[in-house]
Amino acid sequence: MTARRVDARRNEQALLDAAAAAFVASGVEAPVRDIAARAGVGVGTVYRHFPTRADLVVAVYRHQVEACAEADLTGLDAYAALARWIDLFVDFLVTKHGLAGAMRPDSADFAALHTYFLDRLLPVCTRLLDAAAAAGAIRADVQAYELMRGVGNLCIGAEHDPGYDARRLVGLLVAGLRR
Amino acid sequence: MTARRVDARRNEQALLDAAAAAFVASGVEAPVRDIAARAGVGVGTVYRHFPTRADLVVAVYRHQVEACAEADLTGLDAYAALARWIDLFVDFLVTKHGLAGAMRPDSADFAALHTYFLDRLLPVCTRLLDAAAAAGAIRADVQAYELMRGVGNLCIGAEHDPGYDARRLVGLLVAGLRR
DNA sequence: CACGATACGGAACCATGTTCCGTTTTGCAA
DNA sequence: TTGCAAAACGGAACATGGTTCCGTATCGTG
Repeated sequence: MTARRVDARRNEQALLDAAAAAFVASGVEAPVRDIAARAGVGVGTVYRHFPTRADLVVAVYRHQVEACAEADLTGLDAYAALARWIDLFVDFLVTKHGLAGAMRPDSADFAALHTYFLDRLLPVCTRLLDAAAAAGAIRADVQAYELMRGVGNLCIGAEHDPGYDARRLVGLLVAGLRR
Repeated sequence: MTARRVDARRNEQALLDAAAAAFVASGVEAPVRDIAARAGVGVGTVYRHFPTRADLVVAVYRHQVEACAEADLTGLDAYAALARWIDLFVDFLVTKHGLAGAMRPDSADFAALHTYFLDRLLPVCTRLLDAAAAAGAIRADVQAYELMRGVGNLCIGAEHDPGYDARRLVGLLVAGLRR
């Protein structure tokens, strides 16, 4: 169990940086080869550090997902907290080219992404949703999973389309939740 | 301008049938090679009849899209007509594996699909939406394009996922439209 | 029946994710 | 300092999927 070699650590960081840049430039669907080239490494190195493209995506956005999971919602009533949290989630998805699209579960590739997001954020959403339901602010028959999937789906293709405002539609959906 | 050869006509029909079967079996993402094999023709023949995979998809579902565009909504008030029409649209999308996913505009491949759906259905939706807005049943600041995109997105990945009910979420969205 | 137009089949091409393995680099230890 | 085994690397090669190309087969008219 020796420490990792310095070149390995260096390359992993270079890959994270390169991937982040590539995702901004070309969306999360940026080819692995492009990312490897940006980082100045071979594709084999990418796969040694991140077994799958999805794992790389997860690694790049992990801290932002954490931030979303740990958002400060103090001082808000149950409904406002839910609405605010969903806003944060939507902002996150909409600003990452194609992330929402990659998160849908029917794309076999990105299963890891889908899983990670759900593992990390579902408990948070469940708590907020239950609290709002308990407060009588919203109907009680909607599950957090369903809501998150719906919100995620609404964010698909929100960039590059002036005629489509994901935030507004999510607002409509959340409004539909009210009792 | 001679008539088309009989083999050409026969193959086109065989392709439509094969594609329909393949889409039911494996979703709209069924490989072109599979469809060609089912139809007993070579891939070249597929592309001669349908320049692109998306064109084949459009051809297969064209009559169902027509049916949706010409749905009988007589005897319903403005809001009910809108709700009913959206139900029909959702039913259509949800029953076709992956169709909703393929319809999203950020997938360069299926641009033709996206375009066709919009060309054919947007006018219908616009009329229903305007009528409902004029009747004061719903808010007046939502565009048909936005609504259709939202509904389409909500239908993505609705199959194979017992925990996700697209119809219900669309219902929530439409409820959020009410004034 | 001949022949030109039409249509066909499928090998070949390009792009992408992923795997494999011979080569290089690193770091511990003698 | 130097030797060497483990760790890591690079990129060719494989799998899959859309699409193109062109030599060949078929149709239908004269």
